[in-house]
Amino acid sequence: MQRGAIIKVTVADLKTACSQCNLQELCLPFGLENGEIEQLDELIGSRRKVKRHQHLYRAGDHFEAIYAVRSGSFKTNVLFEDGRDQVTGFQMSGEILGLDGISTEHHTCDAQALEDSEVCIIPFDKLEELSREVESLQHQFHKVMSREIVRDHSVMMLLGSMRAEERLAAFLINLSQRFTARGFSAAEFHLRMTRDEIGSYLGLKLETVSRAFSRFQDQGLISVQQKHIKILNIDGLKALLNNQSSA
Amino acid sequence: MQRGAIIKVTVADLKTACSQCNLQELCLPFGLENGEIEQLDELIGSRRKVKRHQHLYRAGDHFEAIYAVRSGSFKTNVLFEDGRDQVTGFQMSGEILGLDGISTEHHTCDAQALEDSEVCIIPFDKLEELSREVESLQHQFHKVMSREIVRDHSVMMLLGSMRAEERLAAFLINLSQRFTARGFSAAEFHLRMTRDEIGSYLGLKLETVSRAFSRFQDQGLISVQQKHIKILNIDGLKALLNNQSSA
DNA sequence: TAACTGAGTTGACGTGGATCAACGGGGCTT
DNA sequence: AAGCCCCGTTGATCCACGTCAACTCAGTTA
Repeated sequence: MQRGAIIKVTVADLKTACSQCNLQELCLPFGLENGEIEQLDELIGSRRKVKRHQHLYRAGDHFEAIYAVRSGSFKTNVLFEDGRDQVTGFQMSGEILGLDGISTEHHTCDAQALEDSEVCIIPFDKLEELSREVESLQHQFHKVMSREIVRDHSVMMLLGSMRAEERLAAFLINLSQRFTARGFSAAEFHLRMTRDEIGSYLGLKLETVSRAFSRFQDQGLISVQQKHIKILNIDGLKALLNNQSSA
Repeated sequence: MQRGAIIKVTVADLKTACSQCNLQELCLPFGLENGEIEQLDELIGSRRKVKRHQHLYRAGDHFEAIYAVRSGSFKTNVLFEDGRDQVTGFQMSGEILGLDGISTEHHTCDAQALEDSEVCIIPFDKLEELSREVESLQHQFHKVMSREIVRDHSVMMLLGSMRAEERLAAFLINLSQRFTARGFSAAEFHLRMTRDEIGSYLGLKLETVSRAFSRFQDQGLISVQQKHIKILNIDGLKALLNNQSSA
């Protein structure tokens, strides 16, 4: 026992464990007490590296685990019979992937790495087991799922009611906020996704995305150089959201 | 104790209880065993009637419970600062409302009855408590949340990648399937929502919805008379979904 | 029964974003 | 260092859907 414990706790393990992870407050352990987080350490058996453009899972794969992004970033997209697809989200560190698979025990979308990335594997049966014991974990998990639903609703609003430039402005503001929460600059960042992927997410064609970027640049709101974005006037971007042209 | 139990079980209560409800297999009790369903009976304290156009809850309301639609139907919509809004879903009997409120402990959308309706009130703290004890309830609740996420993704696909007639066809097919699951006709039904509400949900203007209905009627796919819909050629509608005009 | 009201339909016209096409530039690979 | 390929930008044109407006119809009220 004792010996096993010693062997188990290597330097690599320490870095893996939730209790040692600097993403705690963005991720599943949020709100848990120290002892509880250590229980979580035990259920997160392993990590997995996913190279750029590789899939973490695909639609149809059997569902066994959810994943927490440890480093890098992902996109998820749903596929349609005739070949069309739709990006449903971009996930960055601390965010949870795979919740779509719970309902049918099969994943319903593809998850693909936008850059070399790493995820923590959270076996779902063990998560359910532990969350029956640890009330705060149960509650936090429910909040994570609910947050995903709320996020989806705001994407529906975006796709159903906003014009192209509003959508892009909302997208940039959202990215900026998420980078800030991770300790990166709110004003300057590197897009991990292509114009085509942004377009798919926002329900626009890539040319429209490109034109909107250029327009924002002309207006002095941002500066764009390929994937490098600098936000020059965040209030100007936010103002775009509240002024609909109609009515 | 015994006396209390007798008082509690009135005829009205029996009708309220999950164990006596004919929506079991569409609702939260799905997959539970008899004894477990009786435990669920105890946590569902009461029902609530909601008249047509009344709100079950509004954005900003404190979150305390989720709701199962017992009869009637609802719409949910998110509001935007400038007055725009977006219908995010239509819920019918057996479906669960209010999951959006878990994440922030406040509801993030309005839920409004489309007709005189009734819901079962499921206090959320009690649900979490019981689902720590009853594994199958825990699992079924997670499936319900996951199903909502999957549903939202398919709405994103619809809003982001489909043309107007595809959207409406998908909407009609979806309604038809849900009516079928409830024992109603798959081919003939009454819309509870206005053209404007359908349009908001599908990201279209009401005139576009109306024109698409008329077009479908001209093509012999359906017959429309105000809110009364008869599906004449379901395969024709389905075919509309797979043939995108481009490529 | 008449007038009113809100929902739905239809036509004429305008426009935002899609489509088609050409070109440029950065980062691989060899 | 050269060449290639993918990605992004920009212009010209098109069209699906939005906008505006007139009218009809069903249900409701006086």
